[in-house]
Amino acid sequence: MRVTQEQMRENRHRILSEASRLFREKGFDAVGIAEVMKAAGLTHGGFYGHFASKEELMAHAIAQATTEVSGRCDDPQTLVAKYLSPAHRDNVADGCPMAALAADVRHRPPATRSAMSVGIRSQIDGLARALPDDVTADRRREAIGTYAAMLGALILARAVDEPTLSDEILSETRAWMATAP
Amino acid sequence: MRVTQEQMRENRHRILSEASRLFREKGFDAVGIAEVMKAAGLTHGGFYGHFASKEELMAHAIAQATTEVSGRCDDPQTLVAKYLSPAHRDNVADGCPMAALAADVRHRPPATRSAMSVGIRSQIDGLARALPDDVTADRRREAIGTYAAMLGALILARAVDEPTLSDEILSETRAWMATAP
DNA sequence: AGTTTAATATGATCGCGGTCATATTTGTGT
DNA sequence: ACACAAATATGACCGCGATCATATTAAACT
Repeated sequence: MRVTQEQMRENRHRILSEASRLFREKGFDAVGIAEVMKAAGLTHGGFYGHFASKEELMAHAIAQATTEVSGRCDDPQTLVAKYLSPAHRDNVADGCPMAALAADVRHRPPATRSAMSVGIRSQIDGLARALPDDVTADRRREAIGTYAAMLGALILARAVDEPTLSDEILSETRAWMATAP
Repeated sequence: MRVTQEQMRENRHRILSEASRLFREKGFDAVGIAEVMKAAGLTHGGFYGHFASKEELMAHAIAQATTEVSGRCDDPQTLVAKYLSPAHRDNVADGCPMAALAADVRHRPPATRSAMSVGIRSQIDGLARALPDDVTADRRREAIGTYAAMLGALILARAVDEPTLSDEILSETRAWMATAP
């Protein structure tokens, strides 16, 4: 059945939101169109009225997740603390889209990779802008190193089976980053 | 046709080797049993004579890749340089299995996750053992932080589309790690 | 109000990949 | 040598998921 233009925009937005969450949670391959549409309260058939393909959805979902996450601004200190917290580790669906999907985009078509690339660049730029200018001579270097360490630690903490080791990776990386810069 | 027991051991080993390379290169989902067996010079049917399931193959492939990579010993200095080199970034199939697959094991059954967990723990332990004891009070902390930063930077460098940014992530992370500890 | 058209629902198609049944060939032990 | 068993080859089955064709319903416009 037909719906309002307003309704359609809302539907599209809900599709993107749910896709963004599901992709982060389960990975691109494990999530089907039907699952995304059902999560958005629709049926699978209508999907192609909104997007040309699953691949297009992946690209847009990455972009949406990135802007969504970029909105949550903090000073670098607390940003690192939140990023490397058990809460963030355990909440993949609402967490950093790069930690959840960056390793995967290697296997995706150019549009998806490009969306991720844009997101990563903007995250680095944002972090560099947020850093105080007295920490080190090169704020961009500091931003890249900090971001890499955070992302790597989160991925490792999520990959590991043993809770003790997982917690240790988070806390020790946080401590290590506090001493170094 | 039947083959020598020796031949069978070789076949199993080749299946594992090719699986390990292919999984790293393309990811678990994108590689099928048939492709692995063909790469090993066999046909898909014989697979279940060697492994009970694809999942079992994934777990063993991770273990094999980990021991294989652990054999390449260097002092920490050159290890970091090699790890964060464009050569390593561009050679995923023979590179660090954690950088290639750690983010993926979140979606795999326990046996696969466990194999990855064991690998990560051994990598951290090995790195801690290799570190000189005068760098800092806590070698384990140093090892965890260093490993997280390396892994994160490599994943980001591989995810990014723009070669300039990718190179920058590698070199700046290397420089950042040299200043910090 | 009536006609048109757009958004979604229903159902079908098609290919792919994991798994298994059966056949075939050849090493292994007597 | 012979019988047996094991490793692999061939081919089929099965379910799943992306995509598309058609139907249906209600908004949009005159």
